[in-house]
Amino acid sequence: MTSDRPRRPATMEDVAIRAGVSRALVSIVFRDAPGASPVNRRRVLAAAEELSYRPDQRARLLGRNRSRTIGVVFGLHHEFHAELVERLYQVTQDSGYELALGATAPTRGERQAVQSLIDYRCEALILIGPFLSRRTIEELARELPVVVMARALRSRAVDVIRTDDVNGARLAVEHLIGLGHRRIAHAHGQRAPGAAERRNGYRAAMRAAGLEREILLLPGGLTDEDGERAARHMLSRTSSPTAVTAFNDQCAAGMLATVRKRGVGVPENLSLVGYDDSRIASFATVALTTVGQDGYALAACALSRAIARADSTAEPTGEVLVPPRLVVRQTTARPALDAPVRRSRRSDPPPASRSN
Amino acid sequence: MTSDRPRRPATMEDVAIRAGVSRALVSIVFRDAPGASPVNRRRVLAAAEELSYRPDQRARLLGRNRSRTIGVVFGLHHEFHAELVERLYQVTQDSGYELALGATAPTRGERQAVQSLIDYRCEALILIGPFLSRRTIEELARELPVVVMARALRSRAVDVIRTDDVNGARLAVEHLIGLGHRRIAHAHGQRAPGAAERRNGYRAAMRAAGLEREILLLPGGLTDEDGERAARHMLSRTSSPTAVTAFNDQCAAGMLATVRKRGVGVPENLSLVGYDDSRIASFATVALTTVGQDGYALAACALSRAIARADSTAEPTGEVLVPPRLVVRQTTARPALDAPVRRSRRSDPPPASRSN
DNA sequence: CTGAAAGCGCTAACAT
DNA sequence: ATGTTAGCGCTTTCAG
Repeated sequence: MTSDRPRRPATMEDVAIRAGVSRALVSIVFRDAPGASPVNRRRVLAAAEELSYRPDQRARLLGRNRSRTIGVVFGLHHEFHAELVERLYQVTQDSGYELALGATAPTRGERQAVQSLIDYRCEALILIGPFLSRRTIEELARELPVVVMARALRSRAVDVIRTDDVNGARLAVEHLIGLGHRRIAHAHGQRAPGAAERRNGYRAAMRAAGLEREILLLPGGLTDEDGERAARHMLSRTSSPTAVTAFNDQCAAGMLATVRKRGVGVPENLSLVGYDDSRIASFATVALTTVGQDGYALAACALSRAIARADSTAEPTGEVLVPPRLVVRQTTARPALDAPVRRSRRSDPPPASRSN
Repeated sequence: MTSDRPRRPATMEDVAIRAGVSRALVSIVFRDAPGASPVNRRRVLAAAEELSYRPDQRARLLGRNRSRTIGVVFGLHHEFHAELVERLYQVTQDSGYELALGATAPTRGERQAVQSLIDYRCEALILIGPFLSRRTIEELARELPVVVMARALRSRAVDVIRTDDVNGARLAVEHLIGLGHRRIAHAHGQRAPGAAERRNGYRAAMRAAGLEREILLLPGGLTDEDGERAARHMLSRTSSPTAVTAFNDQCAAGMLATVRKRGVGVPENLSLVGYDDSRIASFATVALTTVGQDGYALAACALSRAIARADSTAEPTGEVLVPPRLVVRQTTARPALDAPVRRSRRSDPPPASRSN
């Protein structure tokens, strides 16, 4: 029969009785606080084991009047958010803190997620790529420490941890220049978080290489449809670029599919660089050269800031920029032979000669 | 100064004092239990508002000695899990229950997720596509009600809610037959959850249409690489099928990219059906015809089972199958003219004539 | 090193 | 209709 189920979970008292000690002693053992003889410690642990006792978190948190819980607000459908959440779990491991997840989705707003987390009295909030207005975030920050990830936000009230997107875009451009490209366009992300930085990085890198006259901004976006549009826009021009850096992988994938369908070989006739190193980029049929973010570093930073501020009355330290890295796959190559002649200007010239 | 931050959250007592009533009264109002005059009710609400009071969930749960929380274990990186979680949030809305999320990832096992949820004393567990062994799940089910979603599991100890994959596969096949295809292959999912059912559905549908001799199983899998392989396998055969149903969208997308790269037009020369209606299927550059699962129905079912069993000592009702639906996009069409002549056998013939 | 006792912020009888 | 009084399961002093 299944009727052995509703047996109420063992309590600390049960364990104490079984071990023949006081409740306080059990508590001490489970917090592994000092003040319990090795013998008793073992005795307690054994009793707990037999009863398969597990301390009740709610009661714990209530009792010590600190929740030691960090709330994390993330977008359920964002691949990269998932990655960050995973990393956050990792770095939270032995921090003495717990993570509480508040998911966001088209049908579930950020405020809702935030509210439920606050109702559980988490001590700090990590907001991943929030769409909340700066004002709302600052209001929130007056109630509890707030750490914003993956979104630029100029505010002294919160910590901001994000990838150095200006540099990420630069990496992409420099990689292409290193291969010998000069006509390099950027399919930008409009008003998406990070888009402005990546656009600026692109421009800066082009200028730094003396290619300001080649700067070409294509209207892109976050989705593959946006990439499609950008590709059509590009192909309709009289002179196409030989390489494109896209706002993100999705957009790049859209471009990839579109140009290939029209007979433009990638990377033979066009080099393409994405951004994010998301799953789609590593698909064998896509194999996108892209710019990856260091999820682990971002998570470690964010958590340590959150904890620091929960533990003390520390103030926000401002913005932390984590460096991106270039992931070279198979959508970038040297430009076709009929590309404009390279002026010897770059300091790191492309490989001298290769029989392929 | 930010020093107005660490102000401890208002407690029920604070509200009571401010409203000039007893704590119990406040409690009554906030549980909206009967037994408070409209006047006092308003007074309390007003006081709470001014103090921006929010009841402490932990204390609430502890006090009523029921957590009214349902734990949900899901894979952070699974698109479809995210969809289900979102739907679960929706249907939980006014159920009087809360959801607690336990995420799973390569670096965070299911047992870990389950354990943390249990430590919060949630009253039931919804496991989305768990990889836990049947034995482990049954053990778990002796501690608290367990509902398994999106995985077949023959067990009287748990509720199982999943899509009727046999029928889903059948839908795909019948769609293709309706278009006039006869040489229909299936790129199967090996040992993945659901793969056996979809394979069987494919076989059954083929047999039912008198096409048992055309049954062709291609070795596929869950990833686009698997799809690539399946496509290569297919193209290397002397006579290729005119249509393929794939285990999932990923696999279908892999096939799509591969065959197109080799000059096979989709849907002109080959029709392709995916499974899951995941995001990739709706991309404009993919536009995959696919079989969709009814996330909302699955979620509603799962939640109601979980609550029913948490509320009473109800026993598991066994398996609930939710019907899938066909989503027709642009990777399926009538077979090329050189396809084998259709025998007039199907009851629903393809559209009589179309000038295209 | 151990045990008694007072909370933590709430719920839920039970009186009034 | 309102207030009183125990808990819920744990933490944390503070005496023994």
